[in-house]
Amino acid sequence: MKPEAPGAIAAAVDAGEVFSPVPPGEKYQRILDAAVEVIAEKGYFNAPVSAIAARAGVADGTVYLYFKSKDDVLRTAIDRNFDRFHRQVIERFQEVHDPREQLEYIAQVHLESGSVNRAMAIVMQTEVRQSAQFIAEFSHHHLVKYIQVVREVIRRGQQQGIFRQDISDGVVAHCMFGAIDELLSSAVFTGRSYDAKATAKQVLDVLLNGINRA
Amino acid sequence: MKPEAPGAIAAAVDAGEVFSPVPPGEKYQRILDAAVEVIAEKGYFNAPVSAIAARAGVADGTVYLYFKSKDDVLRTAIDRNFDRFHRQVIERFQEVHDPREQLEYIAQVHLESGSVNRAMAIVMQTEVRQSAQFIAEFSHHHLVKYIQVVREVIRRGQQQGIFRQDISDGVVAHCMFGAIDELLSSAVFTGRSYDAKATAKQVLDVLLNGINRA
Amino acid sequence: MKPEAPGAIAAAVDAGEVFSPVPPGEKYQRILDAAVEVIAEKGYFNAPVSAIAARAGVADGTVYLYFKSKDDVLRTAIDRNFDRFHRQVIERFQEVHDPREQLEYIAQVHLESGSVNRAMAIVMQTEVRQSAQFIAEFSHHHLVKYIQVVREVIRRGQQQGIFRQDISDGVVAHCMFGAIDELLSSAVFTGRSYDAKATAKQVLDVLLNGINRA
Amino acid sequence: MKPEAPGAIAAAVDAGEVFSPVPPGEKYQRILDAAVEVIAEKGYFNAPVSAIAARAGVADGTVYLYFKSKDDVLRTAIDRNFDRFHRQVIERFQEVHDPREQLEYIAQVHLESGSVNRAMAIVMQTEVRQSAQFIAEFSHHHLVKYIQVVREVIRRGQQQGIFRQDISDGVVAHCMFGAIDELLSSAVFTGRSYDAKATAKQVLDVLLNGINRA
DNA sequence: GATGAATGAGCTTTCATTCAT
DNA sequence: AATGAATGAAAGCTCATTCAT
Repeated sequence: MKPEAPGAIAAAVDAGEVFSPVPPGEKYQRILDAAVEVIAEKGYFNAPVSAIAARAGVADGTVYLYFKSKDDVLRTAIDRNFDRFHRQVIERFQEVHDPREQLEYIAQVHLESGSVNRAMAIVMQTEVRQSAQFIAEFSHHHLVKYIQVVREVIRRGQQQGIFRQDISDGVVAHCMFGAIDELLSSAVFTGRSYDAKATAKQVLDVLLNGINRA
Repeated sequence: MKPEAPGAIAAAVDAGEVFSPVPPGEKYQRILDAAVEVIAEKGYFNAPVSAIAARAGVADGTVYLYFKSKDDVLRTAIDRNFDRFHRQVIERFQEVHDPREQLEYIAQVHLESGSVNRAMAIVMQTEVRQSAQFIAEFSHHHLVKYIQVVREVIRRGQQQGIFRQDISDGVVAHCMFGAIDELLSSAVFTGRSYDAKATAKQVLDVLLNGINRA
Repeated sequence: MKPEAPGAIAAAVDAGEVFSPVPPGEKYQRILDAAVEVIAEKGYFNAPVSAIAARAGVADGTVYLYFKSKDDVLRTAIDRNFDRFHRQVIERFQEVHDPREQLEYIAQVHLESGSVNRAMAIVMQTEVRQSAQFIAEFSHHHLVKYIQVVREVIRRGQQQGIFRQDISDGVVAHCMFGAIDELLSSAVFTGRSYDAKATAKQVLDVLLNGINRA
Repeated sequence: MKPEAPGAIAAAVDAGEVFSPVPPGEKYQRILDAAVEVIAEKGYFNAPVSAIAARAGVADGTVYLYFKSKDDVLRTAIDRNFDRFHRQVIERFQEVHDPREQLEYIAQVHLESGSVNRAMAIVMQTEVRQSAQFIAEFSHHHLVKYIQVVREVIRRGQQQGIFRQDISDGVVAHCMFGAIDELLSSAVFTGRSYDAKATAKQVLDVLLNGINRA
């Protein structure tokens, strides 16, 4: 958020992925998609580069023309997914300003990700949390960004007198992320389908009003 | 059996480890502990059995005297941890009957697990969610058990007229588990320490009353 | 395919290797040859893949580029040897029709195998009979084929009134195979060299006329 | 035959195994039997000492109280089997003097070994021929002894004018051993049962009279 | 004599990565 | 740009043998 001028964000939004510094290229994308699919099916460490290449319809060596390493493929896929999420949320915030509606939108987009691309959702659930070593550090960065957005919304709501002031915005933000992510996780792994919008409403109802009988 | 002094057995009895069907044994436990430590540090797939054995102070082959495979070591460690959690909760429920207090106790024990054994908490955060292949299936069983306990408490609260009846106990249960697990995760990975009891109170406050200004 | 000069292919055609369904390839053959040599020297279970690879002048992993497993290497070598034997016999039968001469030819080719490729002969003597588990089942198939060919010759001889009718073709076939194989075995292990043609004649003389003084 | 005085043989025969330099002992024999069974089932290299010990009902370490090594167990079992065979033949030769009957007796005892102890027969078929390295050298010694006995019978028959003089006693001896061993092998592996005496007669008929129509 | 827990060398196999073509 | 054959390090696991009890 900080390093980029608002104009730059707008431009990127308008242009889609065109100005991304990485070479898009047909095969580039095919490798990314294949990697997510294969890793979702077998897990990162059981997904040989050769299997990813085969799924993408390229030679093993070609993967290394587009990516530095196997790590790099997964990292890039996760990065792009987080970025898309983040961009989508920021975009919407330019139209919707009510903190409650903003939180609901975040919940909705988060929950929708399970049906938009199930393989990616599985990867996000399994591989992002994993291996404190090589993924965690960088994916932590994205998590933090998500949490920060939510915290800012909460704080704005508190300033506007909509939300209680006697609660920690950090705790609430983590609770909200965790609650939604767990619902998503449960749905993705059991293969259940659900209505993202309706589920988002339910979660927000609990978060906003609690479960105590009024 | 031989390596333990009778006193140790008595202590184990007191500690509630008695019904475990597996032979404790000095090395058995050392291998389990070492595995959790090494896997927490490097991740399951980057933790060679040789490293686990070295950490436990035994020969590589000795690991296979106590466990069928590398998988089996991790599985056992996770099983035992889940079981301890579950036992602890069930025990307390015999004294505490108020649904709100029960939920708070679950939250507290869940959050405490991060400080009781940080390595284990990391493993639970990283490896349990992972590799849909070989862990997920069995760890899913434990998750389900956790969720079930919470759902039952919610339902009881609804029957007693304490909780709102217009909400899904499943959604609430997943939200609660997710919220707490995310808080724990965040604290464990950033290395922050926190007061489990106080944090549990905060989470329950949000869950019960929501964040809307009354 | 690439490593072979066209001339080599033509030579292979002449040599009757053409119908083999497996990709010949330079390294493929080198690995097979190396495997037979090393296994002849040390026995299958004392011949590490690394030793075979080293003898073939390739990296350990390369063996698995051409063969599914260590088993597969040995199995393939034995298969090819049996097939060559069988093909050679069948071919000759199109010119030679006298049952006695046919048996003599089989004996001769069988005995020649010891001098053509001593390592292979040793492998056939030691490993084929061995390990009821993984070799026996498949090599039994080849043995049966050999025996069948001999039985058919015997039966034809009986029908033509050349051979006695009061003897079991099965017993005679096994006797003949066993007798020749034992002679070969003895020669191979003691390192004695012999004249295959002359020895074949002697064996057939005994088989046809017996050792009783007329 | 040569190194031992007749008296020594007679004494050994009379005394059974009592003066054998190895400690008989109950467990000693149980280990030998168990080894033969397990090795027959799984092959030498797939038969762990622990499995042999378990089958024998003793601890792993106990095997090493009676034998120097795993090799030694197998070697001893094979030795004893060969010796029993040899002793049985020599004994009978003191009553039966006709070369034809002697050969027939050898064939019969050889063929009977399949039904007397199938596991041992399998071991003799699979492991004796194997691994030029550690078994072959010593088992060669026994083979040679067998062949020598047969050769002497043949030569005696030639001297007595019963057998043809224009054939090599060595070739005939190997042929006879090989023929019988192959019949035995075939029967043992296919699990067929047969009449040893009748089969011995058939083999000798072929060997003595040949298969040519008179 | 008897045990069986412990050892650690050694095995087969996989796979990320390179590089000649 | 693209290939895919080749590499070799590294992993999980087995098991003959030892030795303290």
